[in-house]
Amino acid sequence: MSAVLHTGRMPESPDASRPNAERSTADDILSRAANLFSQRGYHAVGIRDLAEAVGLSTSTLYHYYRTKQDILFAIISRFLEEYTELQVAGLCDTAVPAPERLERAVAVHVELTVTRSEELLVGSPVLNALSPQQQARIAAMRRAYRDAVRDVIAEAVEAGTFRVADPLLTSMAVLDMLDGIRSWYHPDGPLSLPALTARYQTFALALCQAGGEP
Amino acid sequence: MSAVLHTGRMPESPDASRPNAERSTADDILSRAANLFSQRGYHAVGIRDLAEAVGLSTSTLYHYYRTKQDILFAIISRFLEEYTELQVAGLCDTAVPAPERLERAVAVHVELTVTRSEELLVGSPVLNALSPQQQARIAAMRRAYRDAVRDVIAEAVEAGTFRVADPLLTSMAVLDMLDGIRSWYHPDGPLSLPALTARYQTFALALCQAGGEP
DNA sequence: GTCTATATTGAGATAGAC
DNA sequence: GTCTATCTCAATATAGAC
Repeated sequence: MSAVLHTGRMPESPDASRPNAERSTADDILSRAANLFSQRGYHAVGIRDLAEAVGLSTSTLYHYYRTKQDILFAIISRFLEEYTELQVAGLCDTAVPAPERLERAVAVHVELTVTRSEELLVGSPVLNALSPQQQARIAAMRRAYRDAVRDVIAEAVEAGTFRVADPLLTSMAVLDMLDGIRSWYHPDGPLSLPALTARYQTFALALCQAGGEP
Repeated sequence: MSAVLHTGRMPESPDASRPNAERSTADDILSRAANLFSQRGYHAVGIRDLAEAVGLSTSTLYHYYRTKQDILFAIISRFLEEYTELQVAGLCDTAVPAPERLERAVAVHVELTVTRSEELLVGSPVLNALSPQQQARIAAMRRAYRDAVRDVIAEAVEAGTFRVADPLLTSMAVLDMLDGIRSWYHPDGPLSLPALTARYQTFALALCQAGGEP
């Protein structure tokens, strides 16, 4: 799993089979923009700042992307499409017991939160900067992920492994808890990625065995 | 408790003992600004939009607040000061058993999240728009709150009521889970405030009994 | 305290040559 | 594909009268 997740490969990379292939200029722009946006915030980064960081003129930027908004959308949707597909596939793999599927999803969520935090701009007011259509696409992907978590929980409830009053609400609580990590975790802190992952797997399972009246 | 929380009273209200007292213009500006900022986002709201919403000219706005940034800071800090004080006091009241103190704090957190969501702009990229000094003050209040939650958990662990590997990390998980509510809860949805509160009290207690190696 | 009118800056985006 | 130079407009904030 980690092998796949750590490459940071972009869907439209020129040649994914060559590890050291030159990244395209379009990808380079997205990477630098993700870096700047996550550090200073979308609105605080000007087109000139971005152009300078990439080493191009503003005109050249507009050769690749029609608007600044499109750059933001490209960053978010590229990441989220890959991520949602991966998670939903894992969560629907009925060959694995439901609780273990949830644990694996937590591991992926935590790992991507830590390793690709710059692209993980979901759930924040930055989304307001997108067009309604763009926001709708993001929301749809997010919903697909959440529903997959909800279904896995419901399945384990049916099987008698989990005890929760409301699988949907529980899926919200789990995802909100995981999303929060992004705002405070620092990789060079005292908590290693494996330790963090183990703790949050324990937390997620605890939420799914919290009980309560349906 | 609810009686206090529902008034939405501002610390510097002209006369808090008169329920129908006229609100000052300065307060009116803050309320309207909180409403607009929470709906469209801080950067998307212009000084002109705000002036129009309040029914004043932009000049008059600047008579009350030196900058747009100051308006944002006033909204956040006014709410957070009141809120932090309330929560820390409750969490430190050793006359009440620690687990019950946590439950009460969850109830307050959920209620304020729902009833005053417009002022609850914490933990979002909007804070980037504040000056470093202003951000530091917000962060200090947030930390005081988090530490109080951590201490209550640690106390219950000592007493053998809770079983958690890391009280600080657990406090983060609890608060992140609660903060997430703001992004999806709608008061006119199927879930009432008391029901929501009960569910999240159960969740919080579950996280505090999740166990794990220290 | 409130207004009209305006200064000033910085943003996103474009024209058109090479 | 990339550049230099520039357009255009909206944003925050101010001047100064009433």
